Amino acid sequence: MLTARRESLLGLVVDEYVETALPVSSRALVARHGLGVSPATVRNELAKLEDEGYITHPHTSAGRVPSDRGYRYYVEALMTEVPLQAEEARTIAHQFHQAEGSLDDWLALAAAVLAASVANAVVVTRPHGAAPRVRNVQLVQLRRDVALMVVVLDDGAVRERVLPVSDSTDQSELHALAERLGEHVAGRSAAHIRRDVESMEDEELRALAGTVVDLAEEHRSWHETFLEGLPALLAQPEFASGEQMLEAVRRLEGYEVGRLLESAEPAAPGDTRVLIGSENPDHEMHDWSMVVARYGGGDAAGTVAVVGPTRMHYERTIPRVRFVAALMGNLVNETRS
Amino acid sequence: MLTARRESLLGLVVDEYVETALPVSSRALVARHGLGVSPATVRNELAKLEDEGYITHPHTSAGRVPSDRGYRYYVEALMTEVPLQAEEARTIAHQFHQAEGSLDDWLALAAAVLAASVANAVVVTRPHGAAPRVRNVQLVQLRRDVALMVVVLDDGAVRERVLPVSDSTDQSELHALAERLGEHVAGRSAAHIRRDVESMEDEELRALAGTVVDLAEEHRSWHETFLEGLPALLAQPEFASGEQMLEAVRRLEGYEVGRLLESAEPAAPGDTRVLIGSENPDHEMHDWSMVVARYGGGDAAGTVAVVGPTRMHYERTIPRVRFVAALMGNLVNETRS
DNA sequence: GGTTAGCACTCTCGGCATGAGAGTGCCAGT
DNA sequence: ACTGGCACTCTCATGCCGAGAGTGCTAACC
Repeated sequence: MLTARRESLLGLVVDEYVETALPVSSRALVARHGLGVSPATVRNELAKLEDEGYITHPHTSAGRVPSDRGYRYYVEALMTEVPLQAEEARTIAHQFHQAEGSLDDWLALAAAVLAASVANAVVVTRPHGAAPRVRNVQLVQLRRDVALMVVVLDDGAVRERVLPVSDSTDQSELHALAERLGEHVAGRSAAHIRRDVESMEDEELRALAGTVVDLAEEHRSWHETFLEGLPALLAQPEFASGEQMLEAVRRLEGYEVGRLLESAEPAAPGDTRVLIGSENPDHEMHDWSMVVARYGGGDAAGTVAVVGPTRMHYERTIPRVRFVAALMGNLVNETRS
Repeated sequence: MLTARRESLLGLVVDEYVETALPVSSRALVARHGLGVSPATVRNELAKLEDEGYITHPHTSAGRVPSDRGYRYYVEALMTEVPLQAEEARTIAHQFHQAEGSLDDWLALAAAVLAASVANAVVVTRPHGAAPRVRNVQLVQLRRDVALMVVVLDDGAVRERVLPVSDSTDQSELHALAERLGEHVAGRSAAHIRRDVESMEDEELRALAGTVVDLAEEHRSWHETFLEGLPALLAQPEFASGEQMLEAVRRLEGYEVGRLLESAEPAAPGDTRVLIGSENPDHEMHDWSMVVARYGGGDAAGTVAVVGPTRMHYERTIPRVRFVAALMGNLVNETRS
């Protein structure tokens, strides 16, 4: 257990270091905050904190830096969340409502807005249900022998695929075909349809139903992610050198980001989870932190996460992630689905 | 006019510099390629080439580096394009056909494949017609009071929008509504529909037609771009330092990339255009080069471009861009759009 | 016992000089 | 026209030095 003084000292170290990115010295601590004691005393206390693993030392004659454990303690017991200013909340909400594009555009926008607000990278996944059902199938003729299949799923996703069709088919026939197809697939999940596919007598219909299954399963298994705020992230001093920056870009541009999030998803929507440094399951991410939240309801939920160095404004980031997740949840529930 | 020897020397300087990214010296030139002359002679020739502006000098005692003009001469008169190996062409074509996702996935894949092949960033725009017509409109009920409008345009684009609908509407009514809407909009361009909108008597129909116009115009005016290969680009030595890398990321992550391409689009599909350094209209891009090609036909064309430092493997990049553009064109014409 | 002043010690960092190395430019000779 | 030779320039790595920033420890103090 930490004494009250050590606690408050730890808090100051974290605040200071998060702000400046410079190791914080005992002198700076007493100078900047009117502690009633001398630097020497503070040094003794910091030494104790270091013994207990809450802070570290880059080298002998440098100031102190919080360790993962220190941040964890800070997040759990010390910090007081900094709520959004009315102004800020209004701006964000405004930007949200203003965007009238497709779901994809809107998600990218949401990610960008949050990224700007917390000055770190943001990853958002598209909302998806656990086992979405097919709402509607449409076949649209594009050319003589080419049609487009458009499938709408009940979590709001629209998937498309171009298909060759026999030369003589025209739009009204396609329409009828889609109608018949719909009878077999509408209201059913991919798994459900798949069971029926084999038993279909009509070969053409069977092939089409197979495509529907493909589209639905692709959608379910591959959670498309939107990444924004890369420049803001890279402007952080921890990525000042070329190699570190390249390393960071490689990590985030790779297609592993989705997997990253999966391992960290908080169970319940509305819940926000914080992963600090070595708490991260992926040990490539040991100097990174993530603040992850789910948004949306049971039948169409997604993930939104801030990704950045462990030196992060947790007290600002956490409420902002929560706010944006709530906002996204509302919009998804109200007008999207 | 350049003498034959100077020409070949310029070619060697470009080759060497593109390969190593190091200023090339007279000695290295005679050592590596069996020129029948001494370094001193080469120096004299290089001095002449420098006088005429084809190469430069970082500082007195450094080797030579091609100038924009030198690259231009190289691209126009000196280089012999390096065609793809059968192996390489097969691999790329294979990856292309293998991808069966939606158009978007496929475009991102194409960009990634090309980026990997030329080790630079690649920007691809979605194919779009000059004034696409509406092929099909569908209204799908997602919830009690929420519907999804899905519009298919004849350049193969699918756009969607979520709409509130009156509480009591059910799917069959929506279907009928879409049917009626289709009669007004099918086969027409956004501009055409817009003219009719005002004169519509039914208010609900008018609102819906307005949304169709919005979607079509958004699609037309905003050319979505896909960027891939950022890590490959940033691994180039010109971006070794942190600031330069950050600068590069800012430039490419910003939404200006699309505008960038517009100013550089070659007129005819099949045509490939090369912009070297200061030839770039945007003077922020003066140490960048772009190899730009159009793909697809008249009614649905897009742009594919390689973006990188002026020190670029033009002789490899140009045929690869052309190859990929042709491949994309074929696929767009055959099965898509 | 907690606190503090003082001080030795350590480590980083910027500046500076130095020397090696890499190139060029030019001149004089072939 | 070509070349060897040479002076000159510029970069870069290295080592050194001194200033500065911190700590850790000890001895004294309240």
